[in-house]
Amino acid sequence: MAISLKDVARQAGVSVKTVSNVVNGYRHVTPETRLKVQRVIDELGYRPNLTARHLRKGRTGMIALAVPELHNPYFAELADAVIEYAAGLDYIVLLDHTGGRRDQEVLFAQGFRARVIDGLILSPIELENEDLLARGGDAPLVLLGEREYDAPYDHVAIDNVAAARTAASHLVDIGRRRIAFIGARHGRARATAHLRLRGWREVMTENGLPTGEELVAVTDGYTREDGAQAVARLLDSGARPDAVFCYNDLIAVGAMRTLAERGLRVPDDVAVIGFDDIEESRYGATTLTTIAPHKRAVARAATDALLERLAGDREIDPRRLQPGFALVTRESTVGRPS
Amino acid sequence: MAISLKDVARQAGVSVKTVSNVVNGYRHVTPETRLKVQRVIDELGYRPNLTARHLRKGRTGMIALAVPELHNPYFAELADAVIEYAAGLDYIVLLDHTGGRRDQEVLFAQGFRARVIDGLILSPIELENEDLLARGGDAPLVLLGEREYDAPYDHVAIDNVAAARTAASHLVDIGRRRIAFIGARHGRARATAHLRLRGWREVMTENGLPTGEELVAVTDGYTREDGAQAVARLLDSGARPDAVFCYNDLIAVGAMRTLAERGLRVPDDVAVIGFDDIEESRYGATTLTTIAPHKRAVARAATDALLERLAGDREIDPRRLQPGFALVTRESTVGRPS
DNA sequence: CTTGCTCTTTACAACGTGGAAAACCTGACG
DNA sequence: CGTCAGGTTTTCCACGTTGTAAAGAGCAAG
Repeated sequence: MAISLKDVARQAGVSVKTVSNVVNGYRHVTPETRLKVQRVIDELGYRPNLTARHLRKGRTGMIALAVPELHNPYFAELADAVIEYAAGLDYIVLLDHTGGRRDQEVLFAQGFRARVIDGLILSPIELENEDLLARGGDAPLVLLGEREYDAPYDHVAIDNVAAARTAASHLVDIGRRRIAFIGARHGRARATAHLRLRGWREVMTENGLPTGEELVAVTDGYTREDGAQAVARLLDSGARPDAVFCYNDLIAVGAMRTLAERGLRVPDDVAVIGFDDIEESRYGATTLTTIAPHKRAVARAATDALLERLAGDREIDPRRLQPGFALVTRESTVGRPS
Repeated sequence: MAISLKDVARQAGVSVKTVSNVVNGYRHVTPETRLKVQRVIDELGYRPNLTARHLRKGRTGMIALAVPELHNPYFAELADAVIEYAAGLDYIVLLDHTGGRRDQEVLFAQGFRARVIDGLILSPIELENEDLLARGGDAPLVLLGEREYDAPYDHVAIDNVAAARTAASHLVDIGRRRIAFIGARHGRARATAHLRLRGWREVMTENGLPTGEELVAVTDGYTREDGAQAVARLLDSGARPDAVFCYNDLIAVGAMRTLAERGLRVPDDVAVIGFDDIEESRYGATTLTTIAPHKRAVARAATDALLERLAGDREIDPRRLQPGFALVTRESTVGRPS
């Protein structure tokens, strides 16, 4: 089978521990011994058994990241960033997806999906506060985006209300008055959708603009299809928005699709704004104005927070980390420069 | 620290092995003993240490999957499918990305990126045949899509020439004559881009249509931006295609973006076809006609092949697996039904 | 009351590694 | 020439688990 320290030791005529010392760069090894052992290592192609090392050390060097859906580009791009950043810190990232289902999120948070890991980063959708309080797992957990909780865990998310205010203000600034809101419904008052809705409502109210029910379309999920259907319902119900504020870019893409089918021009007839700044938003017949969370900063904050817990600071108070965001204006609100 | 078998054994007044037997559902345990032990397990919240189990068994129950880019939706969707399918077989998938860089691909194939795994699935871009022949790793490897190799590894990919022929034929069928090809350049004759180019050329020639250099635009990569630039170059050079055959959907999306900027209508002036059937292709102002590889079948074939090797059939001849594909016609070639 | 059988439980060893501490070597010094 | 200090190498053990083999318990048959 695989070559172990024992095989190298026998071949080199030294003890197992000496080989281990060479492998780990222990100082007190004579150059001759080191050379001799190293030669055998190369010759046999020895590679340390990480499983054994992990068992011995009690650490695996792996962290798990769970997002709702990998095929949501925002999460794919975010996962990319986490993997990249963690790799620089010699951590391997085990990527998982929960489908946004509560049972899967609980399983993940408990450490039942990926079990050979030192810590967890979870981007929850349906997870409840009580799930967190009842959490049995032993590995540190960091929460990402979406919901807000009272449980004692570090939480990384942009300031959703402020970001939504920025987006809504932009629409007002370009002269829109009847601004619809399209977003995922979650009963809980502290879901992200609700935070963004609040930002929208605040700005609308401050500007004396309508926020009636007829301007709000809820969706089941966060997909292009959800966005397409929501706008269709909105238009069918007789609402005549001159702008739509979308919960995220995917919904915005779907919304623009329906607008195109209905013969409405973007942004001339209806301006559209999204959230996430996924790559897709920079292409398409009409590029999409959006709120761009600094994904690298999110990835860094979450990973750093987790690794700090791992380093032993488990007792410090849970923190609330807010990476920055930026408004990126594109054609869907300001039109194409001619 | 964490609860181990030893703790449970002490508390329950039985041997460590008996607890192990209960945990593993060993048959010959009296109901009373089982109950007693199970109670202590629940009470203490014991959970098996998988690292130790892995060390003992020599298997980790994890496989690694490396794709070029996670934020390429095709790969994200494919990864989704692999994770899903493998989970059903009680395997955890460790997801990684290589950036399409040869050094990273080699590192991955050698098992140096993810090292606590039983097997590997790699979707290579730049990897060379010699890299595979010189491969030192011990874990079984399955190759996915893209390139073709002579090395003794299972390989899963659709029939790219046939698929490309299907796509090109479709363009011919709808009456297009000057069909451009936009695709990533790879010097090697057996790169996927070359296979698709061949399919295009065959169909063109068979129909007496031009295949001159002026109709072929090479790109550095596979992104929307690459597609956008390629079409710009094509148009600037004076070519007047009435259709473009794109290496993949991302390139097609970029291509359509440039066409829109130039005031060309799709499909009226220029028809567009892609490859991959990413979700994005079903939205956008103009939906995209594409070749849809059966992603679930790809995921299944690759995972099954790998697990068969793991099960011991390491000596059987390397196989060439070809999941199916389908032409999905949408607006970018046949227009919008009125 | 022994023998032999089955069912249940146990002791032991090992997977590959690294920490702790003991053992070994060499050379300097009294 | 013995002692000690220093670096170097080794021995021993434990991490938590499970396979192997063997011991123990119970019971029916002789």
